[in-house]
Amino acid sequence: MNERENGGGFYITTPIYYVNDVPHIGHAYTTIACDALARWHRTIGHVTRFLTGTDEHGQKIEQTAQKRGMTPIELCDEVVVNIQKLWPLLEVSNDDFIRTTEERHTKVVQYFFKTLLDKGDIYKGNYEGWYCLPCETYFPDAQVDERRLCPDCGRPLTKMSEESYFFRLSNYAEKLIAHYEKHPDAIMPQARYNEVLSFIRGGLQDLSVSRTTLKWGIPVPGDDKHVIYVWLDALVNYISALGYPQPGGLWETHWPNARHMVGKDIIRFHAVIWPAILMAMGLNPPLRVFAHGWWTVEGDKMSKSKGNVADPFEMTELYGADAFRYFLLREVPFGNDGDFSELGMAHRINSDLANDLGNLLNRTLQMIEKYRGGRLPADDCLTRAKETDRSVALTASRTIERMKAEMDEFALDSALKTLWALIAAGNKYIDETEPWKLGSLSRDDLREPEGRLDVILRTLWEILRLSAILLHPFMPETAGEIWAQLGLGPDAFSSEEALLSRWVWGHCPSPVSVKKGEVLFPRIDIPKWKDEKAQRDAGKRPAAEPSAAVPDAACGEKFDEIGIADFKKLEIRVARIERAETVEKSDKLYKLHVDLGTRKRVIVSGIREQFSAEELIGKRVLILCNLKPAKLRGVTSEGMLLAAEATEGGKTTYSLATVSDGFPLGSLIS
RNA sequence: CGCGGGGUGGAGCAGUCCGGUAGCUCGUCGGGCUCAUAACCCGAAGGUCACAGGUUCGAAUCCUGUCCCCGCAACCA
Repeated sequence: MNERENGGGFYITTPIYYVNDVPHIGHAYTTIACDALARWHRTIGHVTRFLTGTDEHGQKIEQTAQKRGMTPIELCDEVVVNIQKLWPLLEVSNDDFIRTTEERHTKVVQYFFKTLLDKGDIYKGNYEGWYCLPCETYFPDAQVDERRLCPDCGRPLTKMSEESYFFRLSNYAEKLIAHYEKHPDAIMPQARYNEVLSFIRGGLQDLSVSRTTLKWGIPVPGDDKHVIYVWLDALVNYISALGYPQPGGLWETHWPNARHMVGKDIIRFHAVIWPAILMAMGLNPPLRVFAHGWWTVEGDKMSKSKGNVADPFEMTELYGADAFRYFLLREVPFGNDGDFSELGMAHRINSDLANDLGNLLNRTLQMIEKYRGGRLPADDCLTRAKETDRSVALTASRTIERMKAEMDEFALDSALKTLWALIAAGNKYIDETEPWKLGSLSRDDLREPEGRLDVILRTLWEILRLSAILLHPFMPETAGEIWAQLGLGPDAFSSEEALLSRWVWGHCPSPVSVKKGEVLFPRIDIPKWKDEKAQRDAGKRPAAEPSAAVPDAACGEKFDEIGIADFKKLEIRVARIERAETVEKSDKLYKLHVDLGTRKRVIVSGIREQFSAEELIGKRVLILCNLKPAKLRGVTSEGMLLAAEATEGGKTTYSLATVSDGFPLGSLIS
């Protein structure tokens, strides 16, 4: 434990999600992980606060809003719901939800800015870079080669300089290094710590924190030409949501306990820039920044264009929030990358949730009902516990201690493994003690010495009661259901407060009657499941095509309607491929020599993975001729080869746009 | 020679830093049990630890080289 930790308080944050994104498995993962941690700390009696929210400024929002004919804030108000409605479905117990467009945030960002400006940690300077006018984008020196062409469009760049405010990040390198050397657990996992430290040791440059090209953002106080750039805006949410800098605000008690959960892509912002800003403000850096890994989906990298983004809404509907939460947190060592596969989830539901956990509850309650009329044996029977019974009780208390240690390390997967070892011990205990043999005897039969069956049933019930408490942070609904079936009031779970810290083996208000209910997790019939999944997938594909504009609109990729005049601008002609050469040092490029009848041209095309040279030669294909020439891997391409592109099961295939053999070369498409 | 990760029983992984009986989960097979969701418990089979050299009494682990896979970057006019 860290000495800066303040009385066991626990403040955890997710990143604020970009409001324009459609929520995917990655958002769900980060948030569920934080939720499990928050619930855990409430359960062990810590003063806990859990924050999530949305990042709502920036160019993308501005552009999308413009396209859709709305103001940026109207767009934000509309799409923030996509994210906000997911959290209740996933049983996320955040205490607050902050939007960077809220006044309680914007005024704090301005306060930060002004304070740092007054202190001299922010100064006005010039931001230099290579600018592409048509693309309206800056490129740093590193991305521009000696030809000085735009990496995006290939047109010439101009050196431009824009007035900008800068944060003196360079002043904080030494302080950051000193801080991290003193607190090696402030960045986790270890590999990220090393990465960040070597990055800082490489030297830090001052950071541009304002833009004049952007309108949709928080204005720089006293200089309306400038808008505060993303990082100084977004990062501040973690403390603006706590009412900083109002005296007596939540920040006074919670800020010293701040932990940030982030994806590995934004570790630098959280472990370098943010702590430096905080230091400049005279505030302490976060206690810990934890970078978790990425998910692939069915073995493929997730991407919108591949259409393989696992949809948390769909997963929750199909399998329930708890099973989805369990799979995400259990499947992969927390901090590592992992693969999300629906079949893998189905297997885990069967083996861990149905066979181990659900079945333990079911068989235990069945025996209490059958042999004791549903009445829980009173706790005094445990005084007659024998070695086997005590040994299980010992396993239980060790489970608590181990899980505490693992949760301190954010090792969520290990904590679940540890809990499942207790569940396995429960199943084994039944087989070893063979309570059904005792159950077939009458209550006062001499062959049932000293109410042996009572001890066993009560011990099992205790294992399950403890398991419910320990499971609750991960699977809140299931834990509540177990609690209820054990005959305990559902109310005990509505307040998580200190449930574990008050827990005592064998201590419970008697008498209790168990209420065996529905099976927690019915087994999934895998062969049947496969059929159903195939049908689901088949159902998705045709539906996806006509409505493609709907999700696309959300990604800002909706096609604009054009007039026939615009189409007439395209010079698409029939050409025959004469030769296909590979382009050096490229994986995908062909240099194609094509014959347009009256003239010949060279076209570069990235289709080498799909077509062999033999397949291409002689084909009559469609070429967009009046496309501005561009250099690819040093070869000038004078047009574009047209082909249909489809992505299915993560694989992209192409079909050339061809015309029938012998059709006149050079013919115009209209 | 762009950067990085990895190749361990059928599958997915741990172990590699700090050499010393190769471990876990799932699957398979056999047995037990019948309180239970064909669940649970026990046991077994199955690995030249990518390959080749080297260091060592001893190498999955250290060194050298080779092959293969996967990310990223580059690139899809």
